[in-house]
Amino acid sequence: MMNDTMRRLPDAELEVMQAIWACKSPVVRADIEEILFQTHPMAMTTLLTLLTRLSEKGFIRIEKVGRSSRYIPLVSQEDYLSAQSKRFVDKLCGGSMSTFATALCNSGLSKEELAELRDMLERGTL
Amino acid sequence: MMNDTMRRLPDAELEVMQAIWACKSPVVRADIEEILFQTHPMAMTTLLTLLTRLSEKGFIRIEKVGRSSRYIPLVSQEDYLSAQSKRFVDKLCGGSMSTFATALCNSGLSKEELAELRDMLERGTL
DNA sequence: AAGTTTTCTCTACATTTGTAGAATATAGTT
DNA sequence: AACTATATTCTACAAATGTAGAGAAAACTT
Repeated sequence: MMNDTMRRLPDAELEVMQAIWACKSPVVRADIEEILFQTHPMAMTTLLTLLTRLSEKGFIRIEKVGRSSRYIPLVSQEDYLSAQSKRFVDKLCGGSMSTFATALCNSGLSKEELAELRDMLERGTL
Repeated sequence: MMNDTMRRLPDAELEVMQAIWACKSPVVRADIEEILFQTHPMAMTTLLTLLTRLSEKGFIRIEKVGRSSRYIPLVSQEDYLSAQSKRFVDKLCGGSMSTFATALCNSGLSKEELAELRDMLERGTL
């Protein structure tokens, strides 16, 4: 699944990508703005810069339709999150499940949330 | 536990920090080099720059003893990993345990590793 | 004490990231 | 066709990051 070659996006680009993922593809700038600006206001040109960078990195494709553009995700949220999860376990926890588990238990997530996670892992691994 | 205010370290600084965590405090440069250079060779001055930056960020304290220095971690690996775990769930998974669980199940971690994680979460949440 | 070695600090520089104004192009209007 | 509104691309710049040479300070040698 090419997890190894998927680079980690910088924070600003990730937020744009998340807004794109939250929409039905193909996405137009207005859709992205609506979601993104609630949490992270920025100049329109800033957003366009970030979109250009995302396309340079292969995360989206930009399709021109007259004066405006459509933005099509080329990397799914699922694939990105899977790759980053692996990265977290490998790079931060040194591949150790017990280190990872300890970190999660002390992360401030509630007992309910951790139990939920555990149950879903159970279902996913059967 | 002040998770929110703990910044994420850039990759190079994190690798140095991990080498420090892997040693008994207080740590000297030679200890760090021995661990770090196996995986990430760099000039000695590069390492020293990274150590200075880590101290500016409050991750370590540098104690001078004549011509050499001792490096004392001020942030434990446990605290750092906990904070980053929380950050991962919140920022990347939008706080959703099911999103997180799905990501883990598709991350390329083996069934055995996932089962191990599940068991340790069980123990940790009891 | 002068020279040599070791260890650190200062300075430097390319790349990446976060941000946005200026310039350009396209479409709608009159 | 000229004017205006709008969306995009170009250019720009500060801050952060990855990397390392040049210079300074401390200790060891003789």
